[in-house]
Amino acid sequence: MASNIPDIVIGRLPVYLRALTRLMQEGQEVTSSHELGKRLGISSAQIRKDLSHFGGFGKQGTGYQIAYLIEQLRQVLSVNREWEVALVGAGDLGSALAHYRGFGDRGFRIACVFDNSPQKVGTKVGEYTVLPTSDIAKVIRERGIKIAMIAVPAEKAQEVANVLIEAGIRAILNYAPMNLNVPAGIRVQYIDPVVQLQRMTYYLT
Amino acid sequence: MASNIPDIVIGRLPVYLRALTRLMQEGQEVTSSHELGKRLGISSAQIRKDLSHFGGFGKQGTGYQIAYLIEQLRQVLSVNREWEVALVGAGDLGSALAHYRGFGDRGFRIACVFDNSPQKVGTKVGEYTVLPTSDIAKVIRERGIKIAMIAVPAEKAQEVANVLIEAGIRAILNYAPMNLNVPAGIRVQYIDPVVQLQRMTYYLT
DNA sequence: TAGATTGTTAATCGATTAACAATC
DNA sequence: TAGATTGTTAATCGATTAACAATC
Repeated sequence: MASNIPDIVIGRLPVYLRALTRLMQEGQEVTSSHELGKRLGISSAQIRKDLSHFGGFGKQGTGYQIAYLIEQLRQVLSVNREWEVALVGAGDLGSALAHYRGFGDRGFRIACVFDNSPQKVGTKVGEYTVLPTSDIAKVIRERGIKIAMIAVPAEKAQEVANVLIEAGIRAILNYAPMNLNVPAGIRVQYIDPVVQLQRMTYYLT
Repeated sequence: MASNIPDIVIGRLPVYLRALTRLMQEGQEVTSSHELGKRLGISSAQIRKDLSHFGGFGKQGTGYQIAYLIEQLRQVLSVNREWEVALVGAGDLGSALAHYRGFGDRGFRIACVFDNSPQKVGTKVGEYTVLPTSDIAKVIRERGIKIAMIAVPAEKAQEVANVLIEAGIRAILNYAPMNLNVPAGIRVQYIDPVVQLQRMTYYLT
């Protein structure tokens, strides 16, 4: 059931969800496209348009019931469940990710941590015992894991991605500072702080 | 000299730069918009169009001299120099950032690390002695730092941003999972792994 | 020369915004 | 009722792509 909703719209939904969750934490129960837009620096028309792709979640004259809208967005994004995530790389960054408490209440749980260093395999990183990278295929297949995060050096990232995809991974969050080549149908997102910094320095002169 | 070059173009330049640097590391000296596009999953026309905003960097029939194009892009993005970056937050993530070796050769250097925890202030994180957050304004002003990374809990992020901006920071890379309210003219980029993961789960069903 | 690839123009495609009837 | 805000349509705006002359 291929949908024809623009990816750029999908990309904004998690941001809406995050802002709505924050509003709820602040004790608010109802909001409007105008208020949300002001918070996010987005036009209210865009927010209404984006949401309207998935249904009418608001009421004229009133706005949006925050709890209800959160529920609906979680459903649209399929994060009204818990996804197991495989983490490859237990260096500084991988370790920080393994300790991060912010995944749980937003739909994700790190299920296993891999590293290829003999010094690290078998040790504990947070609550996880580090597994050897040679176990990647087996573990991911057995547990049916579909999402992975790559936190290894750039030179190893493509190789790791290949193994992950072969094992059934369908979405990758890549922290290594390089582009991955993946088959059609595999989703990849990138996190590279330097890319984001360089995007800002252009304006600083 | 306000330029009218679309921000979306600026956003792609660091990605081009990263791929070109990789190509150079692989020993290649010349590339084409077609080759680069194939690597990045972008059309060759888009790459040529993007680059043409800043000048003619290639040669018909030949393509682009990689070393030269890298040099030009670094100049366009103002990363042909070293920017000092202030890091606020010395938890797991802040610590991983402080240890990260990947900033130096791409135009950035962490100059100072702040945290508000008395347990951390005065200790070493990597090569940095953690400074109290009460010193933020003073240090940033004295050293003329223009860029900061925020790696504190969401509840503290806005407050930290306010202090940073007041002290003269003009670009913020925010790792806290929340939107910041900043005055016009201040650039903000966000890194929230959960937002990126949620963007992919939409397609996994 | 023949083949390749750029830089650029014009056409196409898609996303954002403005506006407003519907209605709470 | 009067005021507010949605969902949606049509208009505008901007970005991407196709195509090709120029030229290495």
